[in-house]
Amino acid sequence: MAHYKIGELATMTGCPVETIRFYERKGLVAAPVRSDNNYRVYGDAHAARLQFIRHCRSLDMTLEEIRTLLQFKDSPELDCGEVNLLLEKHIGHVADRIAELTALQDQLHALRALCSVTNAARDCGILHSLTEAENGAAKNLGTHGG
Amino acid sequence: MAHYKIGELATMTGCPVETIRFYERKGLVAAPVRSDNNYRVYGDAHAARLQFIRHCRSLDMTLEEIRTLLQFKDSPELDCGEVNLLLEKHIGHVADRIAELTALQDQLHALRALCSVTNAARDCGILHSLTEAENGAAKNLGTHGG
DNA sequence: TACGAACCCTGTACCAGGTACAGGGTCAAG
DNA sequence: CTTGACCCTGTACCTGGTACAGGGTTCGTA
Repeated sequence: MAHYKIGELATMTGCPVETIRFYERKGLVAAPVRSDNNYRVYGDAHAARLQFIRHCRSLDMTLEEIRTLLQFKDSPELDCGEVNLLLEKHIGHVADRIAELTALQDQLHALRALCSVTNAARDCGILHSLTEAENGAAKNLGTHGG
Repeated sequence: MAHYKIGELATMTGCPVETIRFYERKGLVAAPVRSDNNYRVYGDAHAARLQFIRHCRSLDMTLEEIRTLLQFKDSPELDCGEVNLLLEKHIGHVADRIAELTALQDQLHALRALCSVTNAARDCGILHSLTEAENGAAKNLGTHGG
């Protein structure tokens, strides 16, 4: 049976050693057995689980979301409906964030247009707009409450 | 001359009291004078500066970026070229993040398509894909190194 | 056998950008 | 004269790690 030290697991999965220990502290990865010298000893199951976590992270899921998914992996008889729900929610989060950032991008482009030449800071349209935000000069940049 | 207590400033600017004190600790807002009872006393200049910071934050700038912008506001004789540069960079960050999230969104949509019905978790296409990521089942979901 | 490099261990502090207390002091109204 | 709303400081907590310090162990090699 394959057994790896933490550094080997790190190389295999592309996940830093400290991060593996971090996941263990967080309870995402079970504490592995220890060898005589107190080194952590991992098997292929650990490698697979870590890959799973890293893949989920690469999809920007939170550790809480991943924890939920892992519960389903650990209980294959459960109904996976909640998995779909979780994914839906996560897709929603991402879509929301994209919408936010796109609106932001528009505002930043508008802001940039205000000072394309080099001035003294006192005359910089960008700084003025950021300063006068609520008073009219940059109303067209969007209202964010206030 | 107008003078406000921290709670009044918070109400005026929509910025929580704790956050105002936090900005003071971080050196973004100068420590205001204190009244006899040791309460912070703010004027309109503080309100304006705080608005500026909040507006920049609403544009997702980091406190470091904002610190730089504030230096230009504090030195109106400086050349504002760096302001433009900073804004360009920030626009770049936002564009990068949008691109990342959009790629992510594609992957999540592909993932969702794998399990639209309710199964036992053992048969869930989503969990399988997340598990087999590196081994072929979800190669089309994108490679992220490994 | 000894030495150094490379690995492993635990524990802790640090990063952004706040938030949330605990444990006090102050002030105005009823 | 008490109640409640506000203010103060200081510290811990959040996410998702990263980066040490200060040890122990193992491996290669001379």
